[in-house]
Amino acid sequence: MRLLDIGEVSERAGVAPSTLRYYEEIGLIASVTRHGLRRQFGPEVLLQLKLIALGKMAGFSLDTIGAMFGTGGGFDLPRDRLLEKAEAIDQQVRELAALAETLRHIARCKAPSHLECPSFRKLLAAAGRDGTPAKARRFKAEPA
Amino acid sequence: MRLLDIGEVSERAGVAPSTLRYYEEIGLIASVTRHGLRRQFGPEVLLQLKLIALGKMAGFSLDTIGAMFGTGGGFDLPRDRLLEKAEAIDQQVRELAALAETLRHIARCKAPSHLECPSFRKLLAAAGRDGTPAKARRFKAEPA
DNA sequence: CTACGAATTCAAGTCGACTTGAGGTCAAGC
DNA sequence: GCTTGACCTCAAGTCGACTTGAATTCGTAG
Repeated sequence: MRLLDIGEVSERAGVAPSTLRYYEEIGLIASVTRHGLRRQFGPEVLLQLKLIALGKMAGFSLDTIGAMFGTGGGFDLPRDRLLEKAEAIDQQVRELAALAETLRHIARCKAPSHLECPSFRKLLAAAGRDGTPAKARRFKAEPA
Repeated sequence: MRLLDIGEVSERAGVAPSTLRYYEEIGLIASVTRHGLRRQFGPEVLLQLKLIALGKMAGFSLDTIGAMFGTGGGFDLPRDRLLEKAEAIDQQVRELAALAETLRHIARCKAPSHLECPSFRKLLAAAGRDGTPAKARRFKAEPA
């Protein structure tokens, strides 16, 4: 019961088995051994998966996440790179907060065209100098 | 010169012309007329593109963004759906903030294995009940 | 000892969001 | 009036991140 097989990891982490195999293939996680054919994962993989989930949420590619957190729970990036990442996330937090405010504004102020409402424009202006997002991303269907 | 042609929109918004054509094709933005072959965009498209950038940052699909902001700068979603979205973004903000803290922690506390450091685990625990992110996403290469 | 079900491999497919390329059009400047 | 270069269309390609499917191998319960 120290070791988990893929089904259990999948269930506990909320990640599909195929995804776990894929993550192992690209070196994001590692199984410690095999029981017959079956991969056996150490329990720390659950923590690693949480970290991976966090990283994904912040918009990092799996590559970058791998570089940040390393395969073995060791962290490879130099301090200043990490702090840089943290800064970038802070910026993102500010922008997202502005977006949430913007949405609430839209819900409240039912002016015909928000594009002309001054407080709306102010929110937009606050949201970043130009139109380029802090990070370029691609997205999965998000069901509704 | 009220109207902008695609190159100008592209430059001012930091969005490739091919992307603008694509957005028009899927109905996210609209050109007001043509000058010969060339699309002519009204200036409000710049604001719309900013909104789109924000939406992308928050992890919404282009579909959802279209539903939220509508093609014409009119906002189609009912209030409560918007407030829901705002809530979701707030949650995301909290999680991202936790991630930034986590990264800073990693930079500071150079313990050999963070997976065992209690304050590290605490941060992770704060970051969400299970391993499933608030939104499933896919990502583009993010250059470094 | 056999059948079952959970796991395996590997190649191919999918999806969103674009980008690229070939080949064509057009308006403004010389 | 011809060239130039920014724009056009449309089909196909790309990329990251997975998922799916077919064919196979196990270990455990009956």
